[in-house]
Amino acid sequence: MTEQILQSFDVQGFQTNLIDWYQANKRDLPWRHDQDPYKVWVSEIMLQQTQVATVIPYFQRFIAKYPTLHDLAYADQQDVLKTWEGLGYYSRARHLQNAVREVVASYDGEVPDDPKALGSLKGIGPYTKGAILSIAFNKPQPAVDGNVMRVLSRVLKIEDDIAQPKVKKQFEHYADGIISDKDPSSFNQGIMELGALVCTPKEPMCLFCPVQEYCRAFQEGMEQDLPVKSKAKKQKKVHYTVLLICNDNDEYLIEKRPDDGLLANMWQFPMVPVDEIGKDHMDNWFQLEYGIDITLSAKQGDLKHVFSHIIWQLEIVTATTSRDQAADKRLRFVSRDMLDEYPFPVSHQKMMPYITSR
DNA sequence: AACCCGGGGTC
DNA sequence: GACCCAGGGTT
Repeated sequence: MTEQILQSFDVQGFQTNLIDWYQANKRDLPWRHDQDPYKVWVSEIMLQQTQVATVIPYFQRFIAKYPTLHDLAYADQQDVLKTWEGLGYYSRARHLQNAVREVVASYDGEVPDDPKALGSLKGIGPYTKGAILSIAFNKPQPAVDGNVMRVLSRVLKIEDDIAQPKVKKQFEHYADGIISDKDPSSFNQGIMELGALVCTPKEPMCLFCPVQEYCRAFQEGMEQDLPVKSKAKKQKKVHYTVLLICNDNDEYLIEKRPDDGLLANMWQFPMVPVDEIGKDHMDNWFQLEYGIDITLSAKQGDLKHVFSHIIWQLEIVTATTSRDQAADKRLRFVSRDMLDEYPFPVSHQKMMPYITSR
């Protein structure tokens, strides 16, 4: 069945038009200045689920701080998370450093160009594997991301739901069938660039498309109806009271989150799950959980933070304590100035305006 | 295959 | 506020 789809498709013509268009129109992006496999790798991890415009400043700061694979391997994880702060999906940073250390330990510091070895590294899935192999090593491996699925669903008129895992595998098969052997790097980057600049989700600019003549969706006037994609389900709401607890030294209590799950190893102000606790017992519950006596002060406001699967409804409350030490290693009293040294998720960066000197 | 992981943008 | 974008890991 898949053979049918590529039958009578002019692979040669498509490749030529796409690659020529890419060479003439590619954006000057920081990770395109050389083919250093390490930099290609970092950029592809950052670009997962993240827009190019968002990634650019992060990539530049990251490479300035960790210019080589070894610099990253020997860095402190907290510093790496701090550099990643605000970019989201922090497991990407932890997996990347884990994988880089593996490359130093097992591959003499050289990024492997073998698909099996590369794909076994933490954080490198089918897409990133193909992207690194094609862009850094010029190997004809498919790299199918959302852009590529959108372009191919239109060009080849594929009406399957791209949200399904098995459908993504089908696209990898098609991509494998049409990728250029001569210039796989430009082909893969070209098809993604096309998806980003021309074959956009809404209102694609078909009149400027270099492969319009090969596009089956365009021929049938249905480019706006593809790809087919089922919708994600709604997020659950969770209520917390966030405590901004200040001691006599004008230090605030922060805690390091667990080393797995949501926002792993990031820091935050203590959060009380009010739905379970109830507001009345908050100070009691806090003493039990944290071993610290507090006096609740005043409500400062409400914040909402939206994740892909959760919505945090946050009530910000100030409190005081006479303590300046905590028994738990994940708890710390920190001065205002020192807060900047810790990696906080964006949700808790929103608290900073409520941090004031006494 | 279903679910868990952030953050940003547009309208 | 509703909607859209988008890979990898784990179970």
